[in-house]
Amino acid sequence: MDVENAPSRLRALPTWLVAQAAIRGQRIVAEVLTEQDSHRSEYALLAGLDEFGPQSQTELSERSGLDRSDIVRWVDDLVARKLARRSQDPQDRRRNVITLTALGRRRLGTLDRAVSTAQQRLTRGLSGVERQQLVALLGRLIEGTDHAG
Amino acid sequence: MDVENAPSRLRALPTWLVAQAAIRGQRIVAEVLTEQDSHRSEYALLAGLDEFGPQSQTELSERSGLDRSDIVRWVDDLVARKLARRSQDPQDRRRNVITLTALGRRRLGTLDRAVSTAQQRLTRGLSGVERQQLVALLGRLIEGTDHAG
DNA sequence: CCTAATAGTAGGTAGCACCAATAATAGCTA
DNA sequence: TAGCTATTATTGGTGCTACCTACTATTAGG
Repeated sequence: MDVENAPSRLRALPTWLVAQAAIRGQRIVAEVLTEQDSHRSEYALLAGLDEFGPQSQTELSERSGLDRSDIVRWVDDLVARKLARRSQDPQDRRRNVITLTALGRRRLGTLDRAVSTAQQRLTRGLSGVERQQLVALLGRLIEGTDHAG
Repeated sequence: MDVENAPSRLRALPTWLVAQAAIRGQRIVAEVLTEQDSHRSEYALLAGLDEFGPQSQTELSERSGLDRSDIVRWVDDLVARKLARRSQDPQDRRRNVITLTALGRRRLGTLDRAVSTAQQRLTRGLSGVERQQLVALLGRLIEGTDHAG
């Protein structure tokens, strides 16, 4: 679809623009990560584990924006690939503590580069400054809708 | 999810931000349009018909960003609600010409107001100027990824 | 006239966000 | 300490959306 042909009503809507941008972003990210035999949910989990250290699946969920029930299945995958370990918390035996492995950390580096090229492709119509502006604006927009939608 | 808790890697990614913003936007729009017993695809089609006049389903598809096969079903719905008419083009009997009815035009006005409140809710963390900036930046971003994603 | 392209349509598929129910465990409080 | 409530992980879903394929009818072009 060519945006120029879209009804001006839609082109003026933040909700529509952001939806269209998301479609393109998801497609591009899926492309580059599939080449690495990976997935954006895995990248999000690895990033969370790297930044915040070993943590429970619920914490992982709150930080990644993924549902708890989906986290279970993605962690299954990470463990199967030996990118993370899952062990029971002895202090609270309900909790699993997920820990990034050395392999997982190396993997994250590889995915960082892939994800970075995806950002370039999505934002190639923008200058560096504009891209920063966009990131700032979207960050504030999301914060403003965190609670009570 | 609280964005502040998200890994900084993700918070810096246009693709991630735009995906999160889209989730919130879709949710808000769905809410206000469901109250009107409508749907964003219907709004998009009505908007396209209003701005560009009677046209084929393929044209409608190119302008709304919806798939041809989905258009069929949404037009079915519009026709059932008497918001649009579907008639065969006598010049090219393969084509259907979709025409907005008076009822459809009135309906569009109602939905305009609902959709507008949704925009306010999504962007309430931004000033008016910032919202304009965001719209401009997203418009350019989408244009830049129209072809060859 | 034959072939290729196009419009509409039917019937899917895969991925994603999200939900409900359950079992195990922890913590609170009467 | 017994009983109630909350929390964690997990299973098995659901509905929505974007997208795809195959088919028919029709048109346009060589």
